[in-house]
This record gives sequence, C-alpha cells and structure tokens, in this order.
Amino acid sequence: MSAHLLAAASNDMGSDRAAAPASCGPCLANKLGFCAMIRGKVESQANDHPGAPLLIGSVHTIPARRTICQPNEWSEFVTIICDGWATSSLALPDGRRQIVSFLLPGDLVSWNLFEPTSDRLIESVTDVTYRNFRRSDLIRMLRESPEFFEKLMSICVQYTRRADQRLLDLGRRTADERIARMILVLTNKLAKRGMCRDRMGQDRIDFPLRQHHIADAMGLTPVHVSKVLSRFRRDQLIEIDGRSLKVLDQTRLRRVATM
Amino acid sequence: MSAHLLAAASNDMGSDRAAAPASCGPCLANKLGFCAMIRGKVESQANDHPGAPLLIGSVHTIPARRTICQPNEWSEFVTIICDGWATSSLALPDGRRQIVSFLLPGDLVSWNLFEPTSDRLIESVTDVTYRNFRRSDLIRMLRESPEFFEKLMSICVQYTRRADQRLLDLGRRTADERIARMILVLTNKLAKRGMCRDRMGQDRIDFPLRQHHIADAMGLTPVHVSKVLSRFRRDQLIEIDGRSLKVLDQTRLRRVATM
DNA sequence: CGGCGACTTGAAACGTGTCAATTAGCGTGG
DNA sequence: CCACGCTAATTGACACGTTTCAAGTCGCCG
Repeated sequence: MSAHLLAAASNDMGSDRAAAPASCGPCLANKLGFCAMIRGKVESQANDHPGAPLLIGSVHTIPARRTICQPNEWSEFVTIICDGWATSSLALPDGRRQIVSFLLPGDLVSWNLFEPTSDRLIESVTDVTYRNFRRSDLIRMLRESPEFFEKLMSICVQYTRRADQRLLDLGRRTADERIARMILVLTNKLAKRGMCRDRMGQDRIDFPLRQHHIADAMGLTPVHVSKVLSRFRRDQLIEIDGRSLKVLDQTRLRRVATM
Repeated sequence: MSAHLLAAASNDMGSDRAAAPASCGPCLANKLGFCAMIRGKVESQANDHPGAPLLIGSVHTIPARRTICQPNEWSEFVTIICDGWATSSLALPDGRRQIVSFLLPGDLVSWNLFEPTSDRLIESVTDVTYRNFRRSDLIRMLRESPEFFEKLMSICVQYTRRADQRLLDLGRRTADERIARMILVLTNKLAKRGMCRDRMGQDRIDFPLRQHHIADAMGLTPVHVSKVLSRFRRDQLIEIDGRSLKVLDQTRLRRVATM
C-alpha cells in the first residue's frame, strides 16, 4: 500500500496533508504535545523512506454535547484533542457520574496506548475536533523511537500526578478548596498552552464549562457549585461573564485553595 | 564487576540466591506478579550469559508503622512488596491525608519505572519485607524483553482502573458504599493471591488495617468508619475479631456497595 | 411570544464531622 | 504479676457542610 493510499484511506478530510494539516492551525497545543512530535516523525519518515507507509491521523469534528466514545467501546484508534473541550468520565448505573478529567487541545484521550478499550465515557463540551491515530502505528513508533517513548512516559507521570491531586480533592478537601483549586489549575493549564484571552495577563480564560460539569468533576451538586461561585464572585475573587472567567485576586484564591 | 560481586553488593541478606531467595517463600504473590518474571529473567540470563551482571533485588524488612519512603525522596530503586501490608498516600501540609492505595505482597510500589521520585508517602502497616531493584536494570529489561513490557503495561492498566474506581468512591459514593466496596475489593484481591485464611471459602481474611487507615483511604473520619462498621456487624454483614475479617453475607454486602 | 435550559436563592433535611467521655487492648517497666 | 500509659475503638450529643427541594430569574432560540 502506498503512502498516498494509506493517508487517503485513514483521513476523511481530503485537503489535509501530513506535514501541516489545515485543522492544526487552531490547535494551539501542537507546539508542545504529541501532535508536533508525531508530525515531526511523519515528516522525517517521509524524507528518509519515501516509500514507507505514512503514519497520519484522521481528523474529525463533533458538535458540543455529544458522546465521542462510549465506555468499553473497542477502538483501534488513539485520539488526541485538537480543538475544543471534552470530558472523560465514569458513570454509575443509577446516573451518578464522576468526571475524571477535562480534555483540552493537545491532550491524549487515553494515555494507555495498549488498552483498546476503557471504562471512560468521552463527551464533548464545546464543538471538538480531534485526530485519530491508528493504535498499531503508535505502538510501532513507541518501539522505534526512544524520544517518543520518553515523551509518553513524561505525559504518563504528569497525568498520574494530576489524578493524585484529584483524589486528594475529593477525599480531603472542602468544596471551596476544590473549586478554587480547579480554577487555578485550569487557568494555569490554559496559560501554558497560550489559550488565555489577555495577551499579557494570564488570568482571563475562555470557560465553556457548565456548572454541572464542575459539580461532576468535583463530587458536588450543581446547586452547591452555584453557591460557592456566587460567594467567590461576591468576595471579588473571580469574575465570570458569559463564557469567560477571570481570576481577580490570585493570592487570595490560592489561600482559599490551600495551595 | 562479576555477577557474584554485584549480587552480593546489592543484597543485604547474604543467604539469598537469585533463583529462589529464601524470603520469597512467604511471598504468596511471586506466582503472579513481577517477582516471578524477574526471577525467571535472572535465571535465563544466568544460564545464557554466565558472565553478565545479575539483575537482583536487595531484600529489606521494616517493622510496622514506619515510613518506607518519603514524598519526593529520590530513589534509584524500584521496590516490590514481598510480605506484609503498606500504604501509599498523599499528605497535605495541615495534616490531612489521603491513602491512594494499599500495597500487598506482589505489588509494585510505583508502577512508573521512569520516575525516580514521587509525591507519595509509603508506610508500613504491618511488618513489611520488600525488594529493591535497580531502576536502571528494570528499564534495560523493559527495553529488551517484550514479555516484561507487556506485563508492566497490563499492571499499569489494572492500577488505572482501580484509581478510577477510587475516584468514583470519593466523588460519588456514600460512606456505606465506600466501605462495603473496600471490603469486597480487598477480600477479592487477597483471594486472588491465595491469602485467605479459609482453605475453601474465600471470605475470611487477615485484616491488619486500623480504622484510621480505612478512614484515610475512603475520605472519612475514623469515628464515622467505626459507626458504619458497627452497623455492618449489627446487620450480620461482616464479622471482625482481632485482626481478621469475614464476610458473612456477600450478596447483601454487594447490594450495599451498589456493585 | 413561549418554552427551555442554565443559573440563583432560600429553607429544610440529611450525612458526615467534631467533641467528649468511656472502654478495651497491648507492650513496657517496676 | 500488676500498674501504667498509650493507642484503637465505641458511643452519644451536637455542629457543620452539603444535598434536596422548590420557586423564581435570566438569556436564548424557535
């Protein structure tokens, strides 16, 4: 199978090219995450072995509030978020649910490349575009490229640390602490990706989450989230208008969060 | 450096031998976990390349209630629990703590081989004997042995699923559900390792945990744990005497746990 | 204009935490 | 052997944080 054929077969947007797909323009994370590395790999592969099959992900776009992947659904693809916000969550039969993490541009939906299925339910919050890579391609790359391997391991460590903090949140922190921390962590994460609205100050961010998302992530009820956020606003800690959020007093917010 | 020298240098129990260390007799998990595989590897290595340096872990024993590893302490070793119970936990500056997992014989203290440091505080519950492997040895083995790699990945998946469930516990389950689930999960885990007291029934287990361990693992207070356990006992769901626990009515306990 | 979903707010209920007093268990040393 | 001191566990009364329920507002879109 030629490089051209494979790329065309696995990609549903004919205009994409391996080196710099059109859809990665808005993906602000392609500098730091996997995408860049994979594309780099693809380029060098194309240069070194012009005849070798190209590793390239197919791009998909999905509207807000849709499910991207069902729990325990088998998939031969590994997906990376290119644009928009999504959630990765667990659900109980009786309807209770727990959001494990918010997925932002550049995030791997599941960092375990060897598990073609997972308990998690993946849903879009906003419109989301994501990129599917063939699992087997990535595994091969993992074996061949030490650099890629290192990168995956460091992402793995990072995710684990986040998961640990979330556990501390749910087990031992009050609602105020949880929500304050969440705002700080998200702001920080977005700042790292250059996704803040302010050119300079890294404190105003697009904030598409509904309060029930925050509730499900922090193990609270939407009503209580509303009360805490109202209090934060009354205390001039944060400002929310429309779908954007600004941290007004980072110092005091940190104190509330006990960070 | 000869194989003999290396083994002697990294092992503080002179009588141990690579193929079947004396201390692994009581370690009931060596059939299924890492230990077996590593020892297998060591044996075949010794046979194939008699001159190559032996990969062998040093064995240590530590009394109950001691800290095995401080948070963020750098270590060139990867440790596996051989015997006894330990905890892996996170602590807040103000004293609140969250136990992330209980470590049983056969468990890897940290499954991330590439991270020489972690936030976790590792403490012994009972007397614990563990085995330290040189991180660099394991990493080399990981690269060389696909079989070993697979094993680590499957352990990794398993730990992730457990972590997910713990998140659901803390975020969305009531105290009763959490404690019932914990009892069932632990009983099950011990049964898998053949660590039950009954020869047949897999329901009576050694249970060295104090109630404050349960509290710290489940995000509750010791007082409340006591109340819930008392109720479970009054309702004939479980029986506790001394340091052993027996599930009396698995069906009803499962119902309480919403499993 | 009407309807719907997201959010807000208050009152009351509930689960869990806090505090305090008491008992049981266990290792240590006299 | 017992006395001592320590930690673990139990129990009840009360406080607090969070949930539940309910009513109402706001903004958005058909």
